[in-house]
Amino acid sequence: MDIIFREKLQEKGLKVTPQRVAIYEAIVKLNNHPTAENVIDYIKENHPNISVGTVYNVLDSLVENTLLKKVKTEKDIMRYDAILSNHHHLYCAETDRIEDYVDEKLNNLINEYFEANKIKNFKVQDIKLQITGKFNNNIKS
Amino acid sequence: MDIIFREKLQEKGLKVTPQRVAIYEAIVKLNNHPTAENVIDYIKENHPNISVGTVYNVLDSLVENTLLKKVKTEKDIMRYDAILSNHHHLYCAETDRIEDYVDEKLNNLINEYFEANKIKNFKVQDIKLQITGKFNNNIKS
DNA sequence: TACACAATGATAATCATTCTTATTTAGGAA
DNA sequence: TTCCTAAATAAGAATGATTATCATTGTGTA
Ligand SMILES: [Mn+2]
Ligand SMILES: [Mn+2]
Ligand SMILES: [Zn+2]
Ligand SMILES: [Zn+2]
Repeated sequence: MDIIFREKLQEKGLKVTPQRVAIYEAIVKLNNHPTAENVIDYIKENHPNISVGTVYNVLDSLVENTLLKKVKTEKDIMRYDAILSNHHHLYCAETDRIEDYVDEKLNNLINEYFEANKIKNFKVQDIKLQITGKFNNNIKS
Repeated sequence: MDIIFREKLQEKGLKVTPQRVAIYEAIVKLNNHPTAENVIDYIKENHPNISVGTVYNVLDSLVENTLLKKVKTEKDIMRYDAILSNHHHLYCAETDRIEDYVDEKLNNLINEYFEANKIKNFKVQDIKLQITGKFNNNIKS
């Protein structure tokens, strides 16, 4: 499971620390784009002495090394995503609810489009759709 | 020019104040997705007594009334956009540079796609592409 | 096992944003 | 035009997510 994560840390030249492992596991387990605070709350049970600054530092360095991604919302709080495969987000500004939107056909459509229509003076690294609107239910699909 | 803006304020039931006009004009003139601080700095010259809280309040209420839009970036600072027509953004995370990306053909493609492929349990209000990458020059096109 | 340096914990500082409250003002009514 | 009142603003304090500082600890390596 997280043997892979440990290996990735080593590849990137980052030391394997219990904090890094715990934080990464928290993001994976929490699963719905948690905030730093969500991570801290979750980790505190098994890891009561973790420091707030450490959580922010670890999150930053994992993003920096592409082991996590940032997820931006309307709110003044950053959220994080352990799913690195190309996917998009459904977002409701009223409730700040986020759900993943995976659609390989759409990804292909967009990739083909930009293959045929290059953007001048810009090298694309990542294209992500922010789909804003309203959910019709309260149940996580 | 901003006669239209004054009319829009009235339509929405918002009073036409010098602050609101100045802030809106600043966003339009600054033109590249300014922050609240950019707006304050710009306005201070002609309007030295404007209050920081007022700028945030006005920006919020203009967004609320769809006279402006928020633009999210990797950074912990909100930016604002006076261009309401459907367009996307080229964004470089390293330099925090943003440029508009207008592409009607792409908009049609995406609209058609979601027309044919409805998202279950979600009513789409807005779809925006966040195109992350690197600019090849320093000149504003 | 020892060492060097990266990482962490504790805590203070930062700073974009929000809140509070007294004062001012836009705009409708008289 | 003048009055009135709710809405808006100015000033400054407070908030809270994030960042910085620095002494201590721990990982990976020799
Ligand atoms: Mn912030
Ligand atoms: Mn904040
Ligand atoms: Zn996601
Ligand atoms: Zn724009």
